[in-house]
Amino acid sequence: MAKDRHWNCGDPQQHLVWAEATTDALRVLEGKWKIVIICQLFGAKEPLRFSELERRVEGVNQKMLIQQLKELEKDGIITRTVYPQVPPRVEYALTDLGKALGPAMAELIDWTYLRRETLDVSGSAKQSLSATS
Amino acid sequence: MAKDRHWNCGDPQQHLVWAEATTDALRVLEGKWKIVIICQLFGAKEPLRFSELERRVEGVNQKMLIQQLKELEKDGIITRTVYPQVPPRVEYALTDLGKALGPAMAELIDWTYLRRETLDVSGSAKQSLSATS
DNA sequence: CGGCATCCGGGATGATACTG
DNA sequence: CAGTATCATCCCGGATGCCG
Repeated sequence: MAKDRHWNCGDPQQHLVWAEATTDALRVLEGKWKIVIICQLFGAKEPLRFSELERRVEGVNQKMLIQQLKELEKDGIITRTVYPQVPPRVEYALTDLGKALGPAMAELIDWTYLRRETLDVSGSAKQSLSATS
Repeated sequence: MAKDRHWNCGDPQQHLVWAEATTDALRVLEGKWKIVIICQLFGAKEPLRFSELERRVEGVNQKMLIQQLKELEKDGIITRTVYPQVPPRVEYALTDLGKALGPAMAELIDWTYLRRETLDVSGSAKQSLSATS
């Protein structure tokens, strides 16, 4: 994989080059809720309605959700589909470019679990993760 | 790997559970420059001085860099080492928890390359990546 | 009723000058 | 070199209203 082509080359100049490229591309994910939104869409494995997203992205408000969704759509990460009916129904789904973020999101989620395990050695919060049913 | 344990379980309730955990942990990475900073520290494979970071994290200003570094330090992602000498020398390095973000950062960087390839089919910007020397 | 826009206050961010 | 201080600006969040 290309995974190890970046920082395994000794050329420090190369680092600065992809640094710029990375900074530029990461700007697409800039915004308080975007990564969480993408994680949710990826986890759902199917398009989500606006109201679903609003419920799953904990703590977000309508305005911010709309704004971040718009930017994600503009940047080609998600698609927005309107079904002309009453009550209105709008679904959001990942594009191919968005789906390509899957491995990164998976690794991020793995890290969040590792972090949990690191933090509570007492295992207090970890139990709420296994006790789902 | 644990990579596929998250969204491959059909239980939608489980999704909401790790959603909350993820949201919580991702809050540590919240902040306009943190992911870029971590990417830089990871790419450098060695501690970086403040001025180095300032140069590599393109577009950041001193105040923001200091602030985000402080928060990253408080959250156990990086360490801050002061060498008592003149001129002052402060180095920032990833902790174990910070290094554990490596795979995720690598995937993110891979994605930034994929995104580039997707965007400029004409290959205009891609050339600046190979022409480093 | 669900999705979206507008107005306004507060906190995060940015630009610049200054200090040890 | 590595920060701090100050002030301007922008993003975020809540409330409210519109529209199918």
